[in-house]
Amino acid sequence: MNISKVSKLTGISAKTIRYYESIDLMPEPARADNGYRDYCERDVEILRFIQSARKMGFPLKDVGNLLELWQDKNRASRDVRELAKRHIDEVENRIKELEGIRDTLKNLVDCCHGDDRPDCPILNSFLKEDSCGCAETTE
Amino acid sequence: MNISKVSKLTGISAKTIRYYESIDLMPEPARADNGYRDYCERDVEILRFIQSARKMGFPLKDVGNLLELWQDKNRASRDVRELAKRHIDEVENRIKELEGIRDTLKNLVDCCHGDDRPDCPILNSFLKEDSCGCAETTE
DNA sequence: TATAACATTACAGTTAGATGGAAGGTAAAG
DNA sequence: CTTTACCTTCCATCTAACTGTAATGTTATA
Repeated sequence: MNISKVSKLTGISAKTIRYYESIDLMPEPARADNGYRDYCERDVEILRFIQSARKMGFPLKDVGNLLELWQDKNRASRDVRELAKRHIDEVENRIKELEGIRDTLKNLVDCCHGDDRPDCPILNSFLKEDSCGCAETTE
Repeated sequence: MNISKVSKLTGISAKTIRYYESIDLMPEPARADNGYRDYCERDVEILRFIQSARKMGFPLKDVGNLLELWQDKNRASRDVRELAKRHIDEVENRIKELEGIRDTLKNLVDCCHGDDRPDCPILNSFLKEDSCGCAETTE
């Protein structure tokens, strides 16, 4: 199976597949007589694994750890669970941050008259320490 | 006011303040006789503005637009409002993505026995299209 | 047989937002 | 007067995860 086939199967670009190999995330695949990379089912499986982990927001560094754990037959699932739990914590912290930003911005947008007048509460708020131009934050 | 003073006032590093100037986000400040940057209150205000916008998650490109709008006395607040609303949409999309990831990971962690046994539902799930190792997704 | 569509490597560039460090000038404290 | 702590510019480096490009070789199609 050459690289474009694998690329189509997984949706990962050939460039990126070679990149994963170059950073030792992917094992080196077999080579055909012409020197072309010759992937097997297992390789595709590994790429799908990487893809899933990436979709879950794991950075490549963590994906590497997960791959090692996956390929280590004696791995403790506890390790994977801990890695996942740490990642959940990070995701939740990020969600909270973004929710705070969203709420503040919504307040600001609600307070902004949104017409042709030059005075804008959103911009005014940026001059204040608390970054909110409204008299009260209602939520 | 020299750069370290401004840095202390705003919490933005001198390096970063110079960087903002280098990318034309900050106007060039006055210079003292010795060639040192000599900031005025207005400059500090601009830096605080940048800082607030950054804290709200606006990328520097957008911060530049907001600064222009702020300094344009004839600006329409509508423009700012639209910029903020677009940003809210982006933030909300990102929150939804992260919530999806969090929910899937939580399901996986709940299904993972988390002991020393090598079989791990989290890793197994990465081999599947839908990235969830549980029989049912309950939420 | 020409030509397009693949493959290879190696190296450079991208984005965003800074940060580090060298080489040198200035200022304030002891 | 020396040492330390500033300041300046300029250029390089960092993170993360790719992407682009050039030069070159191979394979499939018209």
